[in-house]
Amino acid sequence: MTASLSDIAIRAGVSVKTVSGALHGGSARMSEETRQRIKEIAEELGYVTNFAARSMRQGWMPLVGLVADDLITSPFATEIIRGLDGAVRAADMAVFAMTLGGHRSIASILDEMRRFRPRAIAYAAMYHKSVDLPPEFADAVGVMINCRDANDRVTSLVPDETGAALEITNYLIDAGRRNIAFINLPGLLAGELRELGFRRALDQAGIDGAGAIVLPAVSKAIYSDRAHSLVATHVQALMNGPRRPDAILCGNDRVAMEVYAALRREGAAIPDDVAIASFDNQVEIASRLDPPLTTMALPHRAMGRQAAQILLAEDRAPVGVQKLPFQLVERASV
Amino acid sequence: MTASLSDIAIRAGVSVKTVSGALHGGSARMSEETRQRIKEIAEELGYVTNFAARSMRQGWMPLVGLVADDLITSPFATEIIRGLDGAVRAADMAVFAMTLGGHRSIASILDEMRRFRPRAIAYAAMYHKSVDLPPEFADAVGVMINCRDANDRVTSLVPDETGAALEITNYLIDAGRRNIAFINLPGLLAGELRELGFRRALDQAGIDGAGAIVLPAVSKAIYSDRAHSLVATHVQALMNGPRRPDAILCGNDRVAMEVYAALRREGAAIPDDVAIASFDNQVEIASRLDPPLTTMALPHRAMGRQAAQILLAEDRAPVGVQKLPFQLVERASV
DNA sequence: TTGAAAGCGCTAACAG
DNA sequence: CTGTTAGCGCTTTCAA
Repeated sequence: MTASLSDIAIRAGVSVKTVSGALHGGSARMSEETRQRIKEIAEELGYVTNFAARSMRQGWMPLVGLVADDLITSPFATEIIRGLDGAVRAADMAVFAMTLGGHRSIASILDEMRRFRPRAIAYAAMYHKSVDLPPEFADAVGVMINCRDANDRVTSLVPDETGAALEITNYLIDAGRRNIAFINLPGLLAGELRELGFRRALDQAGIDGAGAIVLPAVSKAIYSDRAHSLVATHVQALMNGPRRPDAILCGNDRVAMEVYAALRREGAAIPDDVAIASFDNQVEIASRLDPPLTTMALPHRAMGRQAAQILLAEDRAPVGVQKLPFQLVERASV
Repeated sequence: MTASLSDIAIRAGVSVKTVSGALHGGSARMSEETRQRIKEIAEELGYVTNFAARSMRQGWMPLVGLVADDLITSPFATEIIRGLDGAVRAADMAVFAMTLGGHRSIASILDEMRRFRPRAIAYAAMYHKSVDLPPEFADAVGVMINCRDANDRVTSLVPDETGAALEITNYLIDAGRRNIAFINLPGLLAGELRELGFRRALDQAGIDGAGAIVLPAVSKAIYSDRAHSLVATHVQALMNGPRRPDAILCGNDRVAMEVYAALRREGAAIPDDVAIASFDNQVEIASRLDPPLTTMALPHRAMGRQAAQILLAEDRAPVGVQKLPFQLVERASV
């Protein structure tokens, strides 16, 4: 099929070892002339290194495994892969991603991944959550991205939800807004943590936090894109209620998109009557809304990069949860 | 490190061959009791098959390589991977994706992929285009997805752009529209082919095709999301011009999103005054627009599935370009 | 039914 | 500086 080192060796009249050294720059130095000749023959024969064979000696393939609960197919979280891939590539390895679709268990997919003998494995979630990693896999997984192990046995990287909510709420307050409603994502860890930050910001500003309005974006107990949206109803009620908001904080950019439509129906201007801010920075949407949306960008890219650092570091990172900051993207909706 | 077959063999007091047969169901039958015992020991030792070692004998890893020009990080084309992954997984293999980011050449990334000895390789493009595959790789790549080889040496799967434009235009005509403007994507193969279908539909309906209005969505010669948008300008001009359109066909859903905003400014109602239709079906946007957008869904999933069929088939598919149909998604904008 | 041995392509250890 | 050899874990062939 494909040429091997020994094919080249025969053709060049040298030993396999010499060829190996010539092509992969083993420390042993050899006459530059021989090296060049070997390289030419390799080229001519269309030689391609066989990583599987190499891995038999090394013990692992030059791979970093990424097991994701549905990540690859999620539109904007692909930034995690970008960040990871860049850093992993710099170490001459490749990212091998597997998606936990359908009804496969975490255990089975991790086992499948291990068959390929990756150097390290990361587990990533599509949205910030707590994951119950089977105990026997706690040390197969080197880092958790956008999620944390329910039993805190693995280093994890998560977005600083509370901090982000605090920051964006303060931003609204600084813009002079006092009646801020929050249309949050129900049933999600992210939503819970953000509500904390939201209320804290109001408290700190001396705004009547007790009366803070927090409403769920959908009628189901757990937010999902397919659940029946309550956004239109909420916005209508808010705008015609006793305490008209001068700002609405949205759980994500899709919710914001719906809020825009609802406000338009009420004849309210953004940001003059009502300022809008949100979480995610799903660029395709956020930058195209009219006016463009001010939103807190999730630190997906940074989590990916950081994960690579941790996985490729010589010594194991101390177990713990690292919170990465969101980035405020100022546009024109506030 | 990890247990090997021989570790199990020693522990079970049998030969390696027996263990291999017991675990991987080699045709040789053995006493069910032995098999069971071996399986238990394997479990206990945490045995995980080593694909690299297996591949030394088989000649290839149980992988289908996917080389993509930027696909993985593109939001909605991930459907290609979904389709591919499902079919590949059914054959007990995994998809190994690599992205051609930065300034790496196609040749270098294909070579890198081949180091892992995948069973087959697919090349995918983020948007429908012609790709100049280096000649020496023409038979390393088994199928091209969403693109075609500039020299037609590889089987390729592409969306039927012309057919889709024909269909959606006819749909608008059937809805009684006669003044249809097309805000197309300039500089892209897809746009070119769609314009063909658009004009053909008008001709066939006996509508003055010569006067058909086709306008570019951006000011640059080649469409991109970052280029300066002309949508607002065009819509304003159209709505205040001599030939007010009663329908606007958009190059993609993001363009449609901007058209919605522009029409709103003109005080035009959708679909009563102007019907809107588009290409892509970027669900996050299309289903959330107000009114929800009628659009032609790209056959990404189908291309992925079909690619797997071709790659895994015993005999090589005849070289040629297969056009896959879009799917009309009827919502409320027409 | 099971065992022994060879060999896949590569690198590391040891000789020359 | 270069060659020889062993061995990684697995499957396959040949023997028992």
